[in-house]
Amino acid sequence: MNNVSAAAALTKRLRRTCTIDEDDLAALNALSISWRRAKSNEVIVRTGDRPSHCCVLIDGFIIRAKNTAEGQRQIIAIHQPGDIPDLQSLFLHVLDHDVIAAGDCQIGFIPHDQLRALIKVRPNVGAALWRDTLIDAAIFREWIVNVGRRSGPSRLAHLWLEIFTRLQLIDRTEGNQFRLPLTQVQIGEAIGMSAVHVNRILQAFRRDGVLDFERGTAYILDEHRLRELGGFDPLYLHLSPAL
Amino acid sequence: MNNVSAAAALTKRLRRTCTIDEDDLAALNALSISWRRAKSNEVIVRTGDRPSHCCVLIDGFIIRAKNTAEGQRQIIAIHQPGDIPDLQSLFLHVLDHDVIAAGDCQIGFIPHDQLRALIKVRPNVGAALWRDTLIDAAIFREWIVNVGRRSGPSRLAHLWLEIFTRLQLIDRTEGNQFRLPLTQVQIGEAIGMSAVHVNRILQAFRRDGVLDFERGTAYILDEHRLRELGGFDPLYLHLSPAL
DNA sequence: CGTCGTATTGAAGCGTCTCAACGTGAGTGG
DNA sequence: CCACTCACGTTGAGACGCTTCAATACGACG
Repeated sequence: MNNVSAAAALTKRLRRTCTIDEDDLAALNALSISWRRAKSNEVIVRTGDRPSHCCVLIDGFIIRAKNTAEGQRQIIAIHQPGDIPDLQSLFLHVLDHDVIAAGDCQIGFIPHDQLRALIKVRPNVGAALWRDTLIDAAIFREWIVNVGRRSGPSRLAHLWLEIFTRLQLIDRTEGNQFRLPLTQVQIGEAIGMSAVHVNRILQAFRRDGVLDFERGTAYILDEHRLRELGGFDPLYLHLSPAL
Repeated sequence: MNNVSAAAALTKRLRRTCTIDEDDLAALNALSISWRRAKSNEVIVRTGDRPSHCCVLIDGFIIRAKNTAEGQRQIIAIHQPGDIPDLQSLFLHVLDHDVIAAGDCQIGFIPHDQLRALIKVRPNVGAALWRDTLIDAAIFREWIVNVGRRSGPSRLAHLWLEIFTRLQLIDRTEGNQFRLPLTQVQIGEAIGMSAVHVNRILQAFRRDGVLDFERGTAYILDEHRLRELGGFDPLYLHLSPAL
């Protein structure tokens, strides 16, 4: 894993949303992207920070979380390889949430000024990045619906399908299972429920052969049933750039 | 209210986030923005639509909402004059939620191609618009926390302060009160609660002199207490573009 | 003056939380 | 290699916040 791979992760991601020509590619490869490993639960960027870099997730998972005044934590996003969790910091200079490694991961860092220069010279790369932040926002919207209106089981079903669908895009699923290095506490923080109740929901799903989760591996056992339960419609993921 | 006012609303909004020079201003005034009135509860753009325009809210309120498979509605945003609720449609071509008039309002429509041309010629306007969509996303994140982790009273307190704070920016508050043309049902849909419970929370707040709400007018009675209750920290609104 | 959307009230039920105890497995140091 | 620790998962019991249903009151409007 080196500079080339970090740029490659970024390039691969951009290819999903826009047409990259040779000039774009040259500009992307000219970026000096440093990278490092992060250990599980390491806080990569913190609320209040003013980062001078954006981070590209090369491998592993990153979560974003906010804390209430009472100290409760809500996970607001679960990121996968190729994502740029703090791309917003390019224009919103103070971070309003934490960016945390979920499981060990590898992260590339692109200096803001280089990214800004890239956007200036290659406007279609800028448009692709803008689009990326808009999809981010679309997922936030769906999460509001998830925690605001769905029952516990529905929330979990929906989360499972969202992550599964997004992981399939980048070829990180194995059949009906995928790695998800979270604890039941963290799953609860993502769907706005207590860990105890997450546990009971998981057991019910396990018993009924709908989904499973064990030591960082998630299983889709009955995809059709899950879709019903979660009311999952992938429209909000805006998977096809053409549409 | 005419074309000039619609462009003026947009210009005013942009001035809050970036420095507009004469060339920008000329380009903005050259936009041909049509406008119309919309009646309360009118659906302006619908899930699945592929709009060819973005709408600028000139006067009144607009809400955005999503429906679950079971037919429950969750309001995901409450927009104020100057906002561009469907700016995302510039890059995400299919709308994943409804855009609805909350109370009568006036809306300007900017054709996508004109907006795209503007962004191309005036990159700093593009950056300001991008920033706008990022603040939108920041508010979504806070709403996830609101419905995911806070109690009913906290949610309402937080919502009140968010709207109040944003309305103050555009001078649409009168002392400690502001217009909010929603029903208790809609407030419930915004904070993820039943209308019945919203009613009971409102009564408790009314009795305790914390906040009030009556026929489309909201009152902040004890701002300090509200801040405590809602755990409100305006950081996420990114009010100062410099920061 | 009737109608309809909205607000209010009461009562019953249940989904979820909290607290507290216990089990389990991986990692660590003696 | 065992004992200890610690994080995580599991279980039970009780409490409560919120929902649902249903009835009633109110107020704007044609």
